[in-house]
Order: sequence, then C-alpha cells, then structure tokens
Amino acid sequence: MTQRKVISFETIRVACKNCTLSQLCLPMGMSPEDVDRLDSIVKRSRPLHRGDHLFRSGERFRSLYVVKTGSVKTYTPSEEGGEQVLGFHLPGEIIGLDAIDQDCHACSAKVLETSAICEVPFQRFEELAASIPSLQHSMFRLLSKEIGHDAEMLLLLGKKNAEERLAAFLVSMSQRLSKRGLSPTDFYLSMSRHEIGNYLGLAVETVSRLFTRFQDEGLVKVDRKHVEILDLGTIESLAGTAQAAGSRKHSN
Amino acid sequence: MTQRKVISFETIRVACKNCTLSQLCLPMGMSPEDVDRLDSIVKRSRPLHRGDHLFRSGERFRSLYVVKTGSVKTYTPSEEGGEQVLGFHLPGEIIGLDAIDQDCHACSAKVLETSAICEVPFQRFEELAASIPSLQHSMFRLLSKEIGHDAEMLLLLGKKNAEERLAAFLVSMSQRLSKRGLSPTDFYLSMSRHEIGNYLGLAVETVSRLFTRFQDEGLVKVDRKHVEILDLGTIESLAGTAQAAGSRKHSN
DNA sequence: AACCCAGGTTGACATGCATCAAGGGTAAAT
DNA sequence: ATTTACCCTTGATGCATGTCAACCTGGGTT
Repeated sequence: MTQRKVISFETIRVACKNCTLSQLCLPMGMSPEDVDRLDSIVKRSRPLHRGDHLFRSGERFRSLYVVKTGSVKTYTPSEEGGEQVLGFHLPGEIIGLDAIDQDCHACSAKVLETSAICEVPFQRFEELAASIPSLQHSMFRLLSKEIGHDAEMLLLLGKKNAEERLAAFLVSMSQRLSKRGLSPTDFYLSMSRHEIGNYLGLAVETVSRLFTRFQDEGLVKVDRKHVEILDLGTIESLAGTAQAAGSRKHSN
Repeated sequence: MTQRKVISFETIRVACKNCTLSQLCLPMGMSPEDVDRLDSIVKRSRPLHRGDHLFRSGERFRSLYVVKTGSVKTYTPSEEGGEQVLGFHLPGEIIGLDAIDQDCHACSAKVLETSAICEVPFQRFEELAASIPSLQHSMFRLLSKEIGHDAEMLLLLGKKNAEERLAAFLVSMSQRLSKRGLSPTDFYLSMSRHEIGNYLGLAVETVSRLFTRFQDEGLVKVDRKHVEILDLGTIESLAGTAQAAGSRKHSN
C-alpha cells in the first residue's frame, strides 16, 4: 500500500476554510462556524493515481467528490468496451451529482493523473444543508449550474461542427484553468486525444487533424499534451456560433 | 382577456394533494400538512395557449414551472433565429431548473399546445425546503434526475446515428406518457418535425424519411402528429446501442 | 542499446446525413 | 369557396467526418 511515493500529508489535510477553492466549491457565503461544520464531515484520503476509480457505474451512491488537485473523467461504460465520456473535472469541480436521484451511480469516475479528492458523504451533507440555508442554496445552484453546462454541451453536440467543438473545448479548458489562477494560454492536457474525441463526439483522427490545422493557422502550438494558445480571440470566435468560412450552419 | 374559450376553473384549481401528478412532481413522501404548505405557495394561472411563453432567455429567474396538462418546449434562441431545442416537457415535469444558478433564464420556454402550468416561486420554495427535509431531498433528486437525463442526451447526440436517435425519442415519449396512465403506443405529438429534428440534432428531412421508413418496416403507423407504435420491442432495441445493420459504430 | 507498444499523426477512401430543390397536403385566414 | 402559408414528404447531390490502414514517435522495459 505504500509502494508509491507518499505525498506530504500536509497537502491533503487542508481544511475547507483554508482551501483556495472554497469560492468555487460549496462554502459560498457561509459563516466560519458553518464552514467548520461542513469541514467536519468531509473526508480527505491519500492521493489517487492515474487509472484509479472514485466510483464505478452501478455502485451504491454514498458520497459526492470534489477535485482538489489533478483531474478526473466521468464516463458511461457501455457494453463491449465502448464508452461515452461525460466530462473532465478540474479542481473545484464536483462529481457524482447525477447519482443522487437513483441512489446509484450511472457513470464511472476515473482519475486521469495523480489527484487529491475530497469526499463528502451525502447523507450527512443533506442534514447539514437542511440546517444551513446558504449551504442548501449553494447546492441548488451547483446542481443548476451542472444542468446549464449540460445544455451547452447539448448545443455543442447538436449544432456545432468539428472545428467549433474543438475550439469550444480549448476555450473551456482555458477559462476553467484561469479561474483558479493558472495560465489561460499555456497548459497540459491530462486526457488523451481519444478521450477528447469521445467527449466531443468526434473520431480521434479528426481531433488530431484539427490540432494540426489550428497549429498551421498559428492559433495554437501543440506538443503532445502541452498546449499553448497563441490566438485566444480567434479560437473564442470559432467556438461561438462563428460562421465557419463557407459553411452556413443549418438552422433546424 | 376573455376572448378565448375559458376552460373550467375547476380543472385548474386542483390542489397539490389531489393532483394525480404528485408522485411525479415534488411532494414525494411529504406529510399531508407539508403538502398543504407547499400548496399554499403554488400559483395556478389560467391555461396558456400554443405559442405563449413561460419565460424568455435573459429574464430574471423567479419561479419554477410544473406542467400539469399539455406540453412545453425549452430552447436556447441563438442569434439570427437559429435555436437549439433543449427538451419537450410533459405533465409532471419541471421547467426552469437551469436558471437557479445564474438567477436568470438562459433558455426560453414556449407552450406547444393549450396547457395548464403550476408556478412555484423559488424563493418561497427554498424557505420551505429548508424546513421540510423530504422536500429538500425531493428537490435534490429532481435536479439530479435532470442531470442524469442530460447525460443520456449527450450519449444520444455524441454516439447514436439518426435511426437510433428517432427510436430513442419515440421510446422516451412512450415511457413518459405511459407513466401518467396514457397509452404507450398511441399518442399525438405536439411538436413539429422541425422541432423534433432540432432536438435530435437532425435535419427535418432526415426525421421525415425515418418516420416513413419505420412505417414501411411496420414498426409504426404515422399520420401527421398521430403516432401508433406497432412494434415497441424492435424500436426499443433500435434505441439502445443496437447494432444498426451494417453500421458498426465507432468505439471512440 | 534494442525493443516494445500505446498514443498520435497522416493519407486515401467511404458514407450518412445535410443541403438544395420541388411538389403536395392541410389548416387557418380572407 | 378560395387563398395563403406552413408543414411535411420525396428525390438528387455534395460534403464533413468516420473508417481503414500505414507509419511515426517517445517513454518505459528488459
């Protein structure tokens, strides 16, 4: 159990109140005492490693998970190894929300790189939420935000072409990383081309070709997982309902 | 204000406790007294008619809406009249959940046929939820369910072909209608082919051709908006990750 | 150092569905 | 009853992107 380099426990035992993610995470607008109460139910485990699962499809739902460092992908495994990637989750983002309804996980969550994850036992959380109105409100907002995000993805998959999809993906990564103080134009992708393609509803080859094309056009510089965005403005305009040259999108 | 035929007010003034939808809607597992409290904040307006809006994108968020009879579509209007249909909402289903986060509606909701709608002022609802644990739980589940449903749509749009999409649409309609006691195999669609196509990420023509093909294959009988499902089993198998003849789906 | 192998790239080709175009049926408006 | 307008259907064509195949590349292993 200890064969891997153990990362200093200090980096794990940071409480909610000191957490730099607290504004992204749940404790928005809570009193210090209430943050302590929330803190007391949150479990912090040792770091997880690439390939580890937070949970698997079909398992009983017990906890929500918050990414503290690293990244996680969620996906629905279908028969015969096929899968649909539902999302990539960066620090401050919450995983497992879709399982509350059925009390059972419909998707699996796999760690993409060494990551620290907070676990929030849901039953205790619900009790807490009932007694802390601002926590209940945060949770409603969080769930709602997820629904809004899904709606954006529906639009992406339903109406956008390959170019727009990849541009939107890059913009999303850029925005989410910069929100936590990292460079919006220089970052490493923790997921493979395969996973990106799956997520965006594209073949791996299409993703690869688009990266190459964006690079040829001077929009990005790509070296394996390392992405430098050279012209964020143009990529943003591609990601919107930008009229891709010569391709009026259907208005169905 | 009274130029249209007024539908008997009795049909509108039904309280939550008598509502046949109460098991689909919010008051799952609430005590009679608590249902009364919920009932007291719910507003029931006169019936709305085809084309009326519950709310429009950009408007301040104030209330959730529950379809009591009829049907509603939600969609994100984009520049130049293009739009993405996000969903069709049948009796018992709740609309506006995505607006909680931003406190502002990101999509519009338009009534597809004469419909009765319950309005639930959200602020008062939240106060109530904080004092009724089972109501808070119902709400968490409801939001979660919506997220789970969106994930299914992501899979549909990301991985399924046209045939599978339309089959899935028919199965979904069938299941939702039968859940409220209507025929699972004989119903009227309240939305146009255009709207179905938009929702499924397909061109109108494709939807039309598929209806024709399903009919030729003896799976359904279609006459304009009237659909009779003749072979639900086969349609269900098409809707799943059925291997459409001669088209191994990519496993990206 | 040589090997291995998963992940990535690139090219050639195939195809599902969008697009374009035209015509017919149905329901509301005059 | 006639007109109008929309919705739906059907056929012909083109294109974006999936599929197949080959090769490259870098990181890890023996």
